[in-house]
Amino acid sequence: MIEIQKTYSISDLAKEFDITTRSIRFYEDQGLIKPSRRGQTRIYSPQDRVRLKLILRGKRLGFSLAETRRLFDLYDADRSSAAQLETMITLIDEKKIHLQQQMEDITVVLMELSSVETRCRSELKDLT
Amino acid sequence: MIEIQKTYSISDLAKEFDITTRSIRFYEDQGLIKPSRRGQTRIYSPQDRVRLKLILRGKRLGFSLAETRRLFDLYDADRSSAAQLETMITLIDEKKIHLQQQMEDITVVLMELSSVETRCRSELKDLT
DNA sequence: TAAAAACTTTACCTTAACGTAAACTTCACG
DNA sequence: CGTGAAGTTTACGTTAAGGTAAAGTTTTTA
Repeated sequence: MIEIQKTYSISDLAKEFDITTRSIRFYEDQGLIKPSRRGQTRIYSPQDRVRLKLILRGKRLGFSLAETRRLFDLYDADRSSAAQLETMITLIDEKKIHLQQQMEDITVVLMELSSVETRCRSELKDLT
Repeated sequence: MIEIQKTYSISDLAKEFDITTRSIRFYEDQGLIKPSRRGQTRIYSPQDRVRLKLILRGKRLGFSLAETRRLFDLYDADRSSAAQLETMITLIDEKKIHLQQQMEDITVVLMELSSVETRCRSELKDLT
């Protein structure tokens, strides 16, 4: 059985994720994606596409590209030495703490926004 | 009964929140805080302090200063016209949707990190 | 096969959010 | 009373994350 790997052009991905090709090339520049080439032309694999998705998710969470790269490197890392593994666990814990803080912040802000919204709606009703 | 309002110097706040005085002055420049003055010297009220706290929370959530300012303006806004109130509700809803998306992202990433961490710990155990 | 469409590199430009330095004023205190 | 700490303004520098433009190649497609 022959496996056929779907591929994407740079503008396929740009369209799909609604970003510019410039951004995609920039992410490559920063070492976040490494598409293969046919001649000079970049060819993106499904794996590359997943990476891109992860980059964008990271951005939504306020990660810098450098941080996201850090996480990718962690993920790809050499998992043979105990030292490496321990560094990795430490970094993961740091990230987790940060994200939990963010969750709390979001919860609070969401409640506050809802409360302001409720007041707005009631004032709006009183205005009629 | 006489109310005594506690005040803070710029470096009080800088120390408390572990930021530079430069940042605090910059936030003022961008219209996010408006401390009073004694001569040239800035005097911060408890309300100013709260604002600063909110700015920093916004930053943790990935808000730009401009966005945070937007939210402050919303909050302080003239609440007399129906149009104003409707704009406000719309903006609040947008923010809420954005934050909910962020919550989902965080939940997913936290689970993924935990899973990687578990694998790390088990590999670490096998190494001994 | 000619022209349009998509791709490439190189290089300079832009914005946000401060950092840093200079030059000056104003207090607190030993 | 001078001196050091903390405050001020002004202004230029820096970094991240792209935008934009030029100039060239390759690939489609009418």
